[in-house]
Amino acid sequence: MPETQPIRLDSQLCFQIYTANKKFNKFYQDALKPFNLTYPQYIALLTLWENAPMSVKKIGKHLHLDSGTLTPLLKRLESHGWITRNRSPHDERTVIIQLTDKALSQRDAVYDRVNSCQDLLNLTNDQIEDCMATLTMLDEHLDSYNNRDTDE
Amino acid sequence: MPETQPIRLDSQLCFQIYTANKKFNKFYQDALKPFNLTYPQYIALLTLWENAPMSVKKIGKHLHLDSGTLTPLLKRLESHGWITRNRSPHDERTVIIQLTDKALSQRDAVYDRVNSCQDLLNLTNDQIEDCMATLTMLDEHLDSYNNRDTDE
DNA sequence: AACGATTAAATTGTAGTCGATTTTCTAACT
DNA sequence: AGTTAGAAAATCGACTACAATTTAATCGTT
Repeated sequence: MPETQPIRLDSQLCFQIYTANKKFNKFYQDALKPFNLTYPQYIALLTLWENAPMSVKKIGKHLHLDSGTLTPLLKRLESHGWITRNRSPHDERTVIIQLTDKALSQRDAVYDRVNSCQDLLNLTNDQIEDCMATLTMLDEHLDSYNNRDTDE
Repeated sequence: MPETQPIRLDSQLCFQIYTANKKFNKFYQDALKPFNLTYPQYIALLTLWENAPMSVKKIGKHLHLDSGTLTPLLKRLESHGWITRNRSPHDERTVIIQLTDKALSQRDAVYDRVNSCQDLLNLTNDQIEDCMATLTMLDEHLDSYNNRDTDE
């Protein structure tokens, strides 16, 4: 009879990532307190600073989020004056997100704040790159198991 | 004048972890579908299979979760017949969580299911251990920045 | 032009997560 | 004993996240 292997929580990669994710969340929540941004709001802005204007759909592809998450999140960013939301004149189904003057003018301040906080983490570039590499590999393994995310 | 570094989302470790966490969540959600368990519910059971009976406080220390998260989660586990919740006779403030017969009898089936799904991920032990090691280091760096989690 | 299929957002419902507060109980001290 | 300080859960509010459905617009085909 094969013995069922007990599963120790602390030895599980998933739990390590689950924990790291929560800690990163808190880290950014604190770092971004001056701007009153949550981590998901921050990464939405990051994408927009690179690619705006963008449709909700396109933001979702970058962040792997669906409209159920993005619609309320973007409404919050809009109500705080970071973005505008408007239906495309060419295709009334899509909503085009644009950055406001506030978002454009505060961009560098946010970048500076995040960069300086990251410095305090005292991670070497090598450490970060090692971690990124293994996680990229892990992501691919998970993708091939998960229902194949029809991302582009 | 120093140029502000633009921040590319895909090069951010936090985003990699944020993404991996969501994918792991889906992975376990699917794997545990036969048992109708979410990932957080599963890790709560993992801890209990190791240490039950436990107080809510103690579970929270293991999982880094507070009562605001655990109380409703444990109520769900209770309503699905996995656990019981009772005030300690010695100290009426603490709630003692015990495993039901169902939880004890299904333990090995859950272990087997998770183990066999993990095999499909095709990760070598070396890869997993490398990843764990870098994440452990990362966790420590985040802890020393974050408000020092008064864990035990 | 008209019907059916597809697509983009929005909506709804369930579950997690945390900060902050509240409630209840215990412990400690005068 | 009585007051206060502290601890453990529960509660409340705000924000994510996702599955599933709905709504509205567009596209394709006849």
